[in-house]
Amino acid sequence: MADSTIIQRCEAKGLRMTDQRRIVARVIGAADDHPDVEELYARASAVDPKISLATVYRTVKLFEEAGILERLEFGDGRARYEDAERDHHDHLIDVTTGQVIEFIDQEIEDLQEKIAARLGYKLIGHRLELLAVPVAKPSKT
Amino acid sequence: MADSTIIQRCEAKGLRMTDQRRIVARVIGAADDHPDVEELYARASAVDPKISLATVYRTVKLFEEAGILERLEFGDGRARYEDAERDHHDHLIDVTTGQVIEFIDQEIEDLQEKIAARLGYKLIGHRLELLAVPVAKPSKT
DNA sequence: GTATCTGCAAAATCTTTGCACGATA
DNA sequence: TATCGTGCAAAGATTTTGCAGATAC
Repeated sequence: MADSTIIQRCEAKGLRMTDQRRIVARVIGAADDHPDVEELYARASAVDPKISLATVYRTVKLFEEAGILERLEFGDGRARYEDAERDHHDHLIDVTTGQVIEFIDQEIEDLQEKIAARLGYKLIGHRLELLAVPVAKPSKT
Repeated sequence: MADSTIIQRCEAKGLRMTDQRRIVARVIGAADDHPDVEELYARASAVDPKISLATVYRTVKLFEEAGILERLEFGDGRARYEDAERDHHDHLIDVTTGQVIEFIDQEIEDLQEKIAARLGYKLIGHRLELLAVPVAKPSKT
């Protein structure tokens, strides 16, 4: 399932697929960053200049409610989106550059389940962002 | 320092203290939840009906930039604030009720440092929210 | 063919800001 | 008293929505 495309998952869920939705789906599927809606709109406009910002908003909301996309918030007041079926990962934000690094750590995942259980809850999701600064100088020119 | 009031910390930082800022400081200091700005404005208005929403916004931003308050985002599009000097903790959100439970787990804190270090970073902060559902029925009527 | 989607523009929501007046140190 | 803060209303930024025409199934 991790190798199914967003479009395939939309069809599997019975969503009506329009040209605009396919474009948004492909744009997000091709992204390896965390675009906000304005950025998705820009990338979608490159494919179809007639697409509207409202449609992009409606589409990401639809996909999110269908569990196809995940909405992220990095604290700058704009929602960002990524493919929910990509392997789960968390984010480390380099506060000196704004760069976002993805990581996964099974120990943290397990620990979170344990903490929720201790509080009488069953974990269904989480948001984890580490804010950090580089230890060594980045390998910049 | 954890037992100093917000007002004391403002004075220590040389912030000019007005009646309005004192009111906002006391309202947040007295809160044991995570009020958004509109809610802070309501609570402050109960003390001084002439205070303006703009002043509350300016004050929480000022306090946040001074490191006195922490800005939280729970994904509903509104910023929330809490006293940054309260003992550090993370949040578990009961998605069935929206209730927010605070917790602290040293293992998770240590693990986060380790992960950042492994990626070549020094951790300076983090955001962690667990989304969960109750295991047993809540003790409701 | 009918229900749903799109584009546009207006509106809703949250937050910031210019300006004249008022308060702080 | 000089500087900085406040209140108000207007403006900004992001997101949502009403409506008429267009499209998917």
